Amino acid sequence: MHPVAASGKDRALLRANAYKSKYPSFTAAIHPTNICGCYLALPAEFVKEHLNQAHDKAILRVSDERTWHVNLCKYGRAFRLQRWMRFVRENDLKQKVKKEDNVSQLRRGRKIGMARKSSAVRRKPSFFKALVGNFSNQLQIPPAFLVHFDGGKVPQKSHLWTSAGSWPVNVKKVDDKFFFQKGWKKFVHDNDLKLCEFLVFGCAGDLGFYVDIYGRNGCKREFVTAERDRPHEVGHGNVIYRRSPRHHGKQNLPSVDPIKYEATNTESETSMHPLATSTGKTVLLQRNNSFNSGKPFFKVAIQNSYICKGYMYLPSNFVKTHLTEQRATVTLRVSDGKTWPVKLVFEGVRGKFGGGFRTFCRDNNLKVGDMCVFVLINKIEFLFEAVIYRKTEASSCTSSPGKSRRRIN
DNA sequence: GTTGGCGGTAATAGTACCGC
DNA sequence: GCGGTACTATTACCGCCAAC
Repeated sequence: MHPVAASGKDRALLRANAYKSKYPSFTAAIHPTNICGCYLALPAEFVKEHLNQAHDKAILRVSDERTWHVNLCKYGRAFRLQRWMRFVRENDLKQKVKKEDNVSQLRRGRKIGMARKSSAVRRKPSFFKALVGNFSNQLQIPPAFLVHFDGGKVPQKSHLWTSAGSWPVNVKKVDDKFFFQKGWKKFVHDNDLKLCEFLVFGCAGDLGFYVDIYGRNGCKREFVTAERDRPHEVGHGNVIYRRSPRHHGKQNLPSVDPIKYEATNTESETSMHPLATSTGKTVLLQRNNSFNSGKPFFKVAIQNSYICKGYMYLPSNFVKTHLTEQRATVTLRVSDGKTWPVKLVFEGVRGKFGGGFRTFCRDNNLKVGDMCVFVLINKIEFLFEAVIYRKTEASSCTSSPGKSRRRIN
């Protein structure tokens, strides 16, 4: 996608229309609404012809290979590309729009610039590789897979895609065998690939390969990019908070260091936790004010502002000690297993539950005065077990919360 | 120093309207 | 009737300030 620096709309349109791609494409003249309204209307014709309506996510890629995750939504009869303000800002579309219309080329995704996530396995053809031996320097492409390259011609430069981003990689021929070489090492490093893990490579045409990573525990790894506009991507199982490699140095994001991946069995770990199964026990523990789960926790009395404003401050000691990672999404889980993704927002040294907390309060019918215990079950996944004590139910078994400083840590 | 409250702003989601 | 644009309500985020 190339921002066009022509002197007027017509010239820009002319140049955009002259753009030839072997992939489906459309031309969009950026309108102020696209900036003010924060979305881009997609031509219905293009949507009808090329976009499966099941698609709700897309990736925009520009010529220097930076990528942006956006949403595809349908409103009434119109289709929109949403959550694209980061793309607008970082490609400086706003200023140019004010002076003269811009034209961007949007190229359709599944095969090129936009790619649905989490569907690598469905893409054919594909192959798998188990990480054994000396895999960290290079990885061989199965010879039988080479027939899937156009005319048997293997591209020398390719890309490896995960839901966390993409990595350029060179394909080198050695003794009639083809290997991922230059760039592979970085892919291994950035994704913290370990011996005996398992990769599924799905062919994505000229884009390269979509890669699904399966840990030693047999579960697929999910990635969570710690960005402001990706609120609903915390999964369960193997989750890594990671910034896309394409974001390095490009985006004005808070520093987020990759968390080392550990193949833990989350389910067994959490299911053994007393809070997960024994509400009565926790009530008793709380009554004695000697709550000791063996895992970090804090207690809080729900206040009006938590429900109205949709955020809740966390005890600073808890944040300092246990939440060293900045700006992440946490998962709040209640005893029946239901979960809510909630933004963990940092304001200087303190942190608070932000986006999604209102929903959590609403769904759990939290009222002012209700007590909640948040137990940090899994530091890797930022998974909290939330145990709720209703004000009405708990009056006999919990001490009445004071007006101030109601957290007991 | 910590915490909660509040106001301002940006972004998102949804609907209404207009022109072809 | 359809597609695109304009408008609006809601939500999320940020930062300041006062109370404790």
